[in-house]
Amino acid sequence: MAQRQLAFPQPDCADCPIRHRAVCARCETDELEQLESIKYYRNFEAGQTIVWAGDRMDFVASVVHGVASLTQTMEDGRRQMVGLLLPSDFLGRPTRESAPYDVTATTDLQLCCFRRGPFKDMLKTNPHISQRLLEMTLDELDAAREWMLLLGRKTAREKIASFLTIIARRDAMVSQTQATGEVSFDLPLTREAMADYLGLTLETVSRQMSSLKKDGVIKLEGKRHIHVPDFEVLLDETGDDDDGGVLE
Amino acid sequence: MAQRQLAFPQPDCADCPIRHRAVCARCETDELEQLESIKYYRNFEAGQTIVWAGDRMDFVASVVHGVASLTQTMEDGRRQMVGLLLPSDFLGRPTRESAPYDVTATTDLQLCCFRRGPFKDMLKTNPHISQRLLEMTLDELDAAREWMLLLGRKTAREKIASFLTIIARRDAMVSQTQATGEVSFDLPLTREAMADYLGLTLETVSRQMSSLKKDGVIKLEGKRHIHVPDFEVLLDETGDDDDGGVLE
DNA sequence: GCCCGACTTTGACTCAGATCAAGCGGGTAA
DNA sequence: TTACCCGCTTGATCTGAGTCAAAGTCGGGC
Repeated sequence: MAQRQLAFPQPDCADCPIRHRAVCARCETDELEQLESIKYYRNFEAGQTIVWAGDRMDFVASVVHGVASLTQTMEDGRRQMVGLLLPSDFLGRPTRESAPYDVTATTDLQLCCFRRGPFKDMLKTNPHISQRLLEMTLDELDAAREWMLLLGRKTAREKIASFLTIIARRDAMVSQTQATGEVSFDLPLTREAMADYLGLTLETVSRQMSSLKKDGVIKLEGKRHIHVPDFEVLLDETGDDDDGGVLE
Repeated sequence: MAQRQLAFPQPDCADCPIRHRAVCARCETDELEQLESIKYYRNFEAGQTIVWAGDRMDFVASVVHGVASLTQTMEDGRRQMVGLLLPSDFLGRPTRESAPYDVTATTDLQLCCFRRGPFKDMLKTNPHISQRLLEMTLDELDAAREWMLLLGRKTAREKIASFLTIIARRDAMVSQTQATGEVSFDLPLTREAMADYLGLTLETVSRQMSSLKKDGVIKLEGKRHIHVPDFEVLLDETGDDDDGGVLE
């Protein structure tokens, strides 16, 4: 793969795009300065592996731009994605020496890294960081449990529809809108990575995408750009409660 | 169901069986006294529902005795267990008003409950509690990710074998031993609850149990008591790395 | 402008686990 | 003692998703 120059600038915390959602969201100016002294940026190209399961990992990080995934692999090659990290998500465990999963950049990616030791020390003394990290970890646990329902009980079609709504919603969140009515977005994953996410084969992913297209639930523009004429129709295909469990 | 009297005593923190593993594990004597003032015990019989998804939940709790489960249900009745709480595990989210899952006692159960508001306040001021809670939440996230691999990629036989090793290991941990060689333990779940845990039907659970029995991997004594002549043989059936991912 | 390789789609066939349907065993209520 | 219920087992059949195989598409490099 040719070495491209990645275009991500290295922002100051003050104008960082994830300033108000990342692990540092609740930090005051002086706390940011402290963080700034142990932080550094790393860029990765789509497809690059960031760490292999079992490798030493002496940093933790926030995703600034792009998408990273956590994947488990069995001895015979079966793979299951167990984490999908979008901008502002946190990577790594302050008290752990080595990575338990493969971490891969699924798109071009920028991480804001903190050296693990100093970060761990800050956690002890800085409640703004430790409380925020707890909150984010609990959110991730909730997401993992939704994901378990998907893996254990949903049909292939429901899995695909659910995945599309997840991406659409996270996309909407970034642009400060609500996913309703007409929606379009880019898929950050190949069909194979979608299969790893959903516990399917890539052929089944492809077939179900075609089926949703045939039924007019989605339109494909290229392989990666999705247009949804009516988001509510897509929601009906997920098998979830109509409202996404928010009200009622 | 006849109202039985549950036999759990109400321990002082000082001689609580989960004193050194629960959310309060790192508290000092004076901090325990503070916790003691907002804590109360509740007992449940096997099968009782503790809260329904969507219900207001104004306490958080530690499991002292017994087993509780978190379950998600789809509109058409498909069910997936998303949490299995054994002694010392933590239940509830300090900042959340209502339960997102059904919580059920799968065996007779004792909870050590804390009123949510006061507990949340203690979290803010007491780093021993908040750090311990973070650590426990991260452990639970790891467990959820193992579970995702199981749900997404393992065969029915591997799922059963994996479940048995999980129970055997947690049992061994309580009795301060290692699960190796000859092992026996009780299943805390019905076949139906196992099916909900594993993303299978109860018929498939039953068939695979029979199959493992026929192959000499396990012996059944009654429906609930499992005897494993050689734990390593059971491990080979899980599809995981031989060593459980601990060393090597 | 064409070629190459990575990614994707589609088809034919198979099979693991679901579904539908009996029947068993042991605890308990009458 | 009998009847019943609940949790469980087993059998027969069906089907959704996996597997194996082939062909299509698109974007970047030369």
